Amino acid sequence: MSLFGVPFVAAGSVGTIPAANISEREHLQPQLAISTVIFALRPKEDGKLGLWLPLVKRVREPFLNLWALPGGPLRADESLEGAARRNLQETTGIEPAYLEQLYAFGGLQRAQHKDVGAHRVVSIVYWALVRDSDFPEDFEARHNVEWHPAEPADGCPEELAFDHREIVDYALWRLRNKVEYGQAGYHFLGELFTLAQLREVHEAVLNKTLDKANFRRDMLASNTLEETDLFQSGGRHRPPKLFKYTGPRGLGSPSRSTT
Amino acid sequence: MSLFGVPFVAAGSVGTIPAANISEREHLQPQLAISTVIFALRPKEDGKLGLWLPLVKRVREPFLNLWALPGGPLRADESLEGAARRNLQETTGIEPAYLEQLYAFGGLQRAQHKDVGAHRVVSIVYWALVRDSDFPEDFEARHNVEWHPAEPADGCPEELAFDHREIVDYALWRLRNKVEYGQAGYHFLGELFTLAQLREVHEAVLNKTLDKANFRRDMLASNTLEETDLFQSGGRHRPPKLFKYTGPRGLGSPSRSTT
DNA sequence: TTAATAGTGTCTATCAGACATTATATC
DNA sequence: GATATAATGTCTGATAGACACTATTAA
Repeated sequence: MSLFGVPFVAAGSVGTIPAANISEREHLQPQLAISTVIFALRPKEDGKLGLWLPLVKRVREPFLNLWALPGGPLRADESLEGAARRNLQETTGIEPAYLEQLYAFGGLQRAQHKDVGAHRVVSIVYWALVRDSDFPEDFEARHNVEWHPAEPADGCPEELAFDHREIVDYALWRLRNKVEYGQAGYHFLGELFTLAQLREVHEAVLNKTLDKANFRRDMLASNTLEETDLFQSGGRHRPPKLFKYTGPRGLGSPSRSTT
Repeated sequence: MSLFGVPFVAAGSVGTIPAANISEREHLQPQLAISTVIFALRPKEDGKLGLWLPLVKRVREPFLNLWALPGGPLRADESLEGAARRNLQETTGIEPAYLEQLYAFGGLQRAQHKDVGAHRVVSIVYWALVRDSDFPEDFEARHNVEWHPAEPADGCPEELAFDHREIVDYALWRLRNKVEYGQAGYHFLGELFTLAQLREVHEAVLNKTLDKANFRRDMLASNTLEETDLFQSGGRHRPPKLFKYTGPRGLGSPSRSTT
């Protein structure tokens, strides 16, 4: 129940029900938890970049030993996004540059399991896009936290705890939409990047190859990139120019203070 | 606190905190409420169609006498969408044909008011698109429920209770996006409609005039409409053909069972 | 010089906005 | 026939996919 001295649980099952309340569980308000789908780009088996996510192994019933999204209860003194950030920090050490609300899941069937009674939990799910610099030094050493491909086709376990498979699929759909409309890809990159790097990100997320020349033309026409006078050297070829992203950042969500 | 025999509250303030828990309020999980932004098309002052929403007058502090979104607490035995539907039925009598989750609002500041202490509530907000047939016979006779233009520019009260003004603005933004991409307009119409009627809906939502011929061309090319062999007679002009919507309906949300 | 990738130019099919024209109903 | 709106046709500029071509670096 405790990892690195900090209590955590996977989304869909909060840790403790106050003893005084167990007998009246049916009449209580549902428990409220926050969890996060974290997307990162890493090389797949075939060497190409693909989408991966860190998952947490369940250490208690229900769904013991299955993989789950990192998550935990919302505290009284923190915002929804604040809870997502704190929980990510505690369970995975990640401090994402990009974090946005995905959806609130609260169906009656979602936490049911064959041999454990239903346990009503409403999860407000966030999604994050992270790059290597968002990870702590000791990430790979953490127990019960492991990388998994985002799609079963690439070797992700078919079965995740609770309804987390469906949540990840929905997050993938949202991610692809955002990238297609040019509002998300750069979050996987550092401040400076080449157009080839940005294209590789888009190709990995959309899972298809894009025309080099057309991609360049469209990105430059979008007015969201700014040319720098820096070049990336080191390759055995003409050094590419480095660009910055200058477009809008948080578009598509309500303001910070109310969420 | 009770309207038509059924207890209800406006989103952002649930009715009762169990007595045993008041002293430990700070340590409790935040209260969970559901509320709904209901959009309907009605003639504006200038005669043109515009967006309106039914609001509920606050009958208690905080925000006494201000207008608020209909809403109430989530019960233990109902889904999020189920709670939204029940609450709409109880407060306004409306049974919307279209209902979708909008966003979860849970910032710490959102319920604060000058002379009342903060009262932490997380609201999961739904939005509905309704037409005349979704309304009960007695709608206009209801106390404390009134129509308001969705935009302050059209005469909506500037100040709504809690953070509901911001919520409505976000719902408007989402609605315009959905209509622009052709996935929502038909929810304001009955099963059969003319292209002119569909165009009027789009014009009202987007608040701009659209070219008749281009609109027709684009809608027919979208493969989401089916021509019938029926015509609408009665006008003093050539009778227009009636169409049905046959495109996808619930696109863009996770499946029903988990929400 | 060669390999490798950066970066440019251009052809074409498709699409969106603007607007002219024809069709068919009621009065 | 007058009027009003339905329905069709067409011109034009912008955009997206395909792909050929030139540029510049390191080895």
